[in-house]
Amino acid sequence: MAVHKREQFTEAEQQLATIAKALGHPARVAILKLLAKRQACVCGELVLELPLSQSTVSQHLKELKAAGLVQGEVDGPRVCYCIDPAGWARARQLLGGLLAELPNTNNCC
Amino acid sequence: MAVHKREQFTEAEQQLATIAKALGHPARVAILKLLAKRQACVCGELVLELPLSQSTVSQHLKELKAAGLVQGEVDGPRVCYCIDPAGWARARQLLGGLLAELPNTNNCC
DNA sequence: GTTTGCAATCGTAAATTTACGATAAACGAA
DNA sequence: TTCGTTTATCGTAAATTTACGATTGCAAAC
Repeated sequence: MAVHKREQFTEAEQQLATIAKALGHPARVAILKLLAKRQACVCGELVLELPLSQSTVSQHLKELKAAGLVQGEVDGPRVCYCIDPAGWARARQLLGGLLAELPNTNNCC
Repeated sequence: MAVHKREQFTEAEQQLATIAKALGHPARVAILKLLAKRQACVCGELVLELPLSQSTVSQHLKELKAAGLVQGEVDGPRVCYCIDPAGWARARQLLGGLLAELPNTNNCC
Protein backbone atom coordinates (compact mmCIF):
# COMPACT_ATOMS: atom_id res chain seq x y z
CA MET A 1 0.00 0.00 0.00
CA ALA A 2 1.05 3.55 -0.44
CA VAL A 3 0.91 4.66 3.17
CA HIS A 4 0.03 3.05 6.45
CA LYS A 5 -2.73 4.76 8.34
CA ARG A 6 -2.62 2.71 11.51
CA GLU A 7 -1.91 5.79 13.59
CA GLN A 8 -5.44 6.94 12.91
CA PHE A 9 -6.95 4.17 14.99
CA THR A 10 -7.07 3.91 18.75
CA GLU A 11 -4.25 2.39 20.72
CA ALA A 12 -6.47 -0.47 21.84
CA GLU A 13 -7.54 -1.21 18.30
CA GLN A 14 -3.96 -1.32 17.15
CA GLN A 15 -2.87 -3.52 20.03
CA LEU A 16 -5.73 -5.92 19.46
CA ALA A 17 -4.96 -6.02 15.76
CA THR A 18 -1.30 -6.74 16.45
CA ILE A 19 -2.17 -9.61 18.74
CA ALA A 20 -4.78 -10.98 16.35
CA LYS A 21 -2.33 -10.75 13.49
CA ALA A 22 0.17 -12.77 15.49
CA LEU A 23 -2.54 -15.40 15.97
CA GLY A 24 -3.39 -15.19 12.28
CA HIS A 25 -1.34 -18.13 11.13
CA PRO A 26 -2.03 -21.78 11.97
CA ALA A 27 1.65 -22.42 12.70
CA ARG A 28 1.66 -19.75 15.38
CA VAL A 29 -1.56 -21.04 16.88
CA ALA A 30 -0.01 -24.50 16.95
CA ILE A 31 3.15 -23.15 18.57
CA LEU A 32 1.17 -21.45 21.33
CA LYS A 33 -0.81 -24.61 21.99
CA LEU A 34 2.37 -26.66 22.15
CA LEU A 35 3.90 -24.17 24.57
CA ALA A 36 0.79 -24.36 26.72
CA LYS A 37 0.67 -28.15 26.71
CA ARG A 38 4.31 -28.87 27.47
CA GLN A 39 6.46 -27.52 30.16
CA ALA A 40 9.49 -28.11 27.98
CA CYS A 41 9.46 -25.63 25.19
CA VAL A 42 12.80 -25.87 23.48
CA CYS A 43 12.90 -24.52 19.97
CA GLY A 44 14.20 -27.77 18.50
CA GLU A 45 11.25 -29.71 19.84
CA LEU A 46 8.87 -27.29 18.20
CA VAL A 47 10.62 -27.84 14.89
CA LEU A 48 10.17 -31.59 15.29
CA GLU A 49 6.45 -31.18 15.98
CA LEU A 50 5.76 -28.79 13.13
CA PRO A 51 5.78 -29.36 9.37
CA LEU A 52 8.11 -26.42 8.84
CA SER A 53 11.82 -25.86 8.58
CA GLN A 54 13.93 -24.64 11.46
CA SER A 55 14.35 -21.18 10.02
CA THR A 56 10.63 -20.79 9.42
CA VAL A 57 9.77 -21.86 12.95
CA SER A 58 12.34 -19.43 14.25
CA GLN A 59 10.74 -16.68 12.21
CA HIS A 60 7.29 -17.48 13.61
CA LEU A 61 8.72 -17.45 17.12
CA LYS A 62 10.22 -14.04 16.42
CA GLU A 63 6.82 -12.70 15.42
CA LEU A 64 5.15 -14.14 18.49
CA LYS A 65 7.88 -12.54 20.56
CA ALA A 66 7.44 -9.21 18.78
CA ALA A 67 3.73 -9.34 19.61
CA GLY A 68 4.65 -9.99 23.23
CA LEU A 69 2.94 -13.36 23.37
CA VAL A 70 6.06 -15.45 23.87
CA GLN A 71 9.40 -15.09 25.55
CA GLY A 72 12.62 -17.00 25.03
CA GLU A 73 15.34 -17.77 27.51
CA VAL A 74 18.78 -18.96 26.53
CA ASP A 75 19.60 -22.27 28.18
CA GLY A 76 23.05 -23.35 27.15
CA PRO A 77 23.08 -24.07 23.44
CA ARG A 78 19.30 -24.22 23.42
CA VAL A 79 16.59 -21.60 23.76
CA CYS A 80 13.62 -22.29 25.97
CA TYR A 81 10.40 -20.62 24.88
CA CYS A 82 7.25 -20.07 26.85
CA ILE A 83 4.11 -17.98 26.94
CA ASP A 84 4.84 -14.43 28.06
CA PRO A 85 2.60 -13.96 31.12
CA ALA A 86 2.25 -10.19 30.82
CA GLY A 87 1.68 -10.22 27.08
CA TRP A 88 -0.79 -13.02 27.28
CA ALA A 89 -2.66 -11.23 30.04
CA ARG A 90 -2.98 -8.23 27.76
CA ALA A 91 -4.14 -10.46 24.92
CA ARG A 92 -6.68 -12.03 27.23
CA GLN A 93 -7.90 -8.61 28.26
CA LEU A 94 -8.26 -7.29 24.71
CA LEU A 95 -9.72 -10.43 23.19
CA GLY A 96 -12.04 -10.90 26.13
CA GLY A 97 -13.10 -7.30 25.79
CA LEU A 98 -13.95 -7.82 22.16
CA LEU A 99 -15.95 -10.93 22.96
CA ALA A 100 -17.85 -8.96 25.57
CA GLU A 101 -18.35 -5.97 23.34
CA LEU A 102 -19.76 -7.96 20.43
CA PRO A 103 -22.55 -9.94 22.02
CA ASN A 104 -23.85 -13.06 20.43
CA THR A 105 -27.05 -11.52 19.19
CA ASN A 106 -28.31 -10.70 15.76
CA ASN A 107 -28.64 -6.95 15.49
CA CYS A 108 -28.96 -7.01 11.72
CA CYS A 109 -31.24 -4.66 9.82
CA MET B 1 6.36 -18.12 -0.07
CA ALA B 2 7.01 -21.06 -2.28
CA VAL B 3 4.22 -23.31 -1.07
CA HIS B 4 1.48 -23.05 1.48
CA LYS B 5 1.51 -25.73 4.10
CA ARG B 6 -1.68 -24.80 5.91
CA GLU B 7 -3.19 -28.17 5.14
CA GLN B 8 -0.76 -29.71 7.60
CA PHE B 9 -2.44 -28.08 10.57
CA THR B 10 -5.69 -29.02 12.23
CA GLU B 11 -9.01 -27.69 11.04
CA ALA B 12 -9.50 -25.79 14.29
CA GLU B 13 -6.07 -24.21 14.05
CA GLN B 14 -6.77 -23.05 10.51
CA GLN B 15 -10.20 -21.69 11.40
CA LEU B 16 -8.85 -19.83 14.40
CA ALA B 17 -6.02 -18.43 12.30
CA THR B 18 -8.46 -17.30 9.62
CA ILE B 19 -10.60 -15.50 12.19
CA ALA B 20 -7.60 -13.98 13.93
CA LYS B 21 -6.22 -12.83 10.60
CA ALA B 22 -9.49 -11.08 9.87
CA LEU B 23 -9.17 -9.32 13.23
CA GLY B 24 -5.54 -8.53 12.45
CA HIS B 25 -6.06 -5.02 11.15
CA PRO B 26 -7.16 -2.04 13.21
CA ALA B 27 -9.61 -0.94 10.54
CA ARG B 28 -11.43 -4.27 10.73
CA VAL B 29 -11.48 -4.18 14.52
CA ALA B 30 -12.92 -0.68 14.29
CA ILE B 31 -15.54 -1.82 11.78
CA LEU B 32 -16.67 -4.65 14.03
CA LYS B 33 -16.93 -2.29 17.00
CA LEU B 34 -18.94 0.18 14.95
CA LEU B 35 -21.26 -2.58 13.81
CA ALA B 36 -21.71 -3.69 17.40
CA LYS B 37 -22.39 -0.19 18.69
CA ARG B 38 -24.87 0.94 16.08
CA GLN B 39 -27.94 -0.73 14.85
CA ALA B 40 -27.61 1.10 11.58
CA CYS B 41 -24.67 -0.33 9.72
CA VAL B 42 -24.78 1.09 6.22
CA CYS B 43 -21.51 0.94 4.34
CA GLY B 44 -21.46 4.66 3.66
CA GLU B 45 -21.66 5.49 7.35
CA LEU B 46 -18.66 3.29 8.01
CA VAL B 47 -16.73 5.18 5.38
CA LEU B 48 -17.58 8.46 7.12
CA GLU B 49 -16.37 7.12 10.45
CA LEU B 50 -13.14 5.65 9.18
CA PRO B 51 -9.98 7.36 7.87
CA LEU B 52 -10.04 5.26 4.72
CA SER B 53 -11.40 5.56 1.24
CA GLN B 54 -14.65 3.98 0.18
CA SER B 55 -12.96 1.29 -1.87
CA THR B 56 -10.64 0.35 0.97
CA VAL B 57 -13.51 0.07 3.44
CA SER B 58 -15.37 -2.08 0.95
CA GLN B 59 -12.33 -4.32 0.67
CA HIS B 60 -12.08 -4.72 4.46
CA LEU B 61 -15.78 -5.55 4.59
CA LYS B 62 -15.22 -8.19 1.94
CA GLU B 63 -12.52 -9.80 4.05
CA LEU B 64 -14.66 -9.75 7.17
CA LYS B 65 -17.41 -11.35 5.11
CA ALA B 66 -15.02 -13.98 3.75
CA ALA B 67 -14.03 -14.84 7.32
CA GLY B 68 -17.72 -15.21 8.17
CA LEU B 69 -17.69 -12.45 10.76
CA VAL B 70 -19.97 -10.05 8.93
CA GLN B 71 -22.90 -10.25 6.59
CA GLY B 72 -24.35 -7.69 4.22
CA GLU B 73 -27.89 -7.21 3.09
CA VAL B 74 -28.85 -5.14 0.09
CA ASP B 75 -31.31 -2.39 1.03
CA GLY B 76 -32.21 -0.42 -2.03
CA PRO B 77 -29.16 1.37 -3.32
CA ARG B 78 -27.42 0.81 0.04
CA VAL B 79 -25.95 -2.26 1.71
CA CYS B 80 -26.62 -2.85 5.38
CA TYR B 81 -23.86 -4.68 7.19
CA CYS B 82 -23.99 -6.44 10.53
CA ILE B 83 -22.21 -9.03 12.62
CA ASP B 84 -22.84 -12.54 11.31
CA PRO B 85 -24.34 -14.32 14.32
CA ALA B 86 -23.19 -17.83 13.32
CA GLY B 87 -19.70 -16.77 12.34
CA TRP B 88 -19.26 -14.69 15.44
CA ALA B 89 -20.44 -17.59 17.58
CA ARG B 90 -17.73 -19.73 16.01
CA ALA B 91 -15.18 -17.01 16.59
CA ARG B 92 -16.30 -16.75 20.19
CA GLN B 93 -15.96 -20.49 20.60
CA LEU B 94 -12.47 -20.69 19.08
CA LEU B 95 -11.07 -17.58 20.74
CA GLY B 96 -12.64 -18.51 24.04
CA GLY B 97 -11.16 -21.97 23.70
CA LEU B 98 -7.72 -20.51 23.17
CA LEU B 99 -8.10 -18.24 26.19
CA ALA B 100 -9.09 -21.26 28.25
CA GLU B 101 -6.34 -23.44 26.87
CA LEU B 102 -3.56 -20.97 27.58
CA PRO B 103 -4.02 -20.15 31.23
CA ASN B 104 -2.65 -16.98 32.67
CA THR B 105 0.21 -18.66 34.49
CA ASN B 106 3.90 -18.57 33.92
CA ASN B 107 5.05 -22.04 32.96
CA CYS B 108 8.42 -20.87 31.75
CA CYS B 109 11.62 -22.86 32.29
C1' DG C 1 41.73 -23.42 20.85
C1' DT C 2 38.77 -26.49 18.13
C1' DT C 3 34.82 -28.86 17.31
C1' DT C 4 29.88 -29.76 17.80
C1' DG C 5 25.08 -28.71 18.04
C1' DC C 6 21.36 -25.50 18.28
C1' DA C 7 19.14 -21.26 17.03
C1' DA C 8 19.09 -16.66 14.76
C1' DT C 9 19.86 -14.14 10.79
C1' DC C 10 20.64 -13.35 5.81
C1' DG C 11 19.36 -13.64 1.13
C1' DT C 12 15.92 -14.74 -1.89
C1' DA C 13 11.52 -15.74 -4.25
C1' DA C 14 6.66 -16.02 -4.53
C1' DA C 15 2.32 -14.84 -2.68
C1' DT C 16 -0.52 -11.87 -0.18
C1' DT C 17 -2.02 -7.55 1.90
C1' DT C 18 -3.06 -2.79 1.90
C1' DA C 19 -4.44 1.30 -0.21
C1' DC C 20 -6.20 4.34 -3.64
C1' DG C 21 -8.43 6.25 -7.82
C1' DA C 22 -11.18 5.03 -11.62
C1' DT C 23 -14.71 2.48 -13.38
C1' DA C 24 -18.71 -0.38 -13.42
C1' DA C 25 -22.96 -2.14 -11.53
C1' DA C 26 -27.33 -1.72 -9.11
C1' DC C 27 -31.09 0.68 -7.41
C1' DG C 28 -34.56 4.31 -6.76
C1' DA C 29 -36.16 8.78 -8.23
C1' DA C 30 -37.27 12.18 -11.52
C1' DT D 1 -35.26 6.46 -19.88
C1' DT D 2 -32.07 9.15 -17.67
C1' DC D 3 -29.92 10.83 -13.60
C1' DG D 4 -27.94 10.67 -9.07
C1' DT D 5 -26.52 7.87 -5.23
C1' DT D 6 -24.34 3.97 -3.30
C1' DT D 7 -21.36 0.09 -3.34
C1' DA D 8 -18.41 -3.41 -5.62
C1' DT D 9 -14.78 -4.38 -8.60
C1' DC D 10 -10.70 -3.42 -11.51
C1' DG D 11 -6.11 -1.93 -12.11
C1' DT D 12 -2.10 -0.69 -9.97
C1' DA D 13 1.76 0.12 -6.76
C1' DA D 14 4.16 -0.50 -2.57
C1' DA D 15 4.77 -3.06 1.53
C1' DT D 16 4.50 -7.15 4.02
C1' DT D 17 4.24 -12.13 4.77
C1' DT D 18 5.65 -16.74 4.18
C1' DA D 19 8.96 -20.13 3.29
C1' DC D 20 13.38 -22.23 2.56
C1' DG D 21 18.42 -23.07 2.22
C1' DA D 22 22.72 -21.20 3.54
C1' DT D 23 25.33 -18.86 6.68
C1' DT D 24 26.53 -16.88 11.01
C1' DG D 25 26.70 -16.72 15.97
C1' DC D 26 26.89 -18.73 20.39
C1' DA D 27 27.60 -21.79 24.18
C1' DA D 28 29.17 -26.12 25.94
C1' DA D 29 32.22 -30.04 25.28
C1' DC D 30 36.37 -31.92 23.99
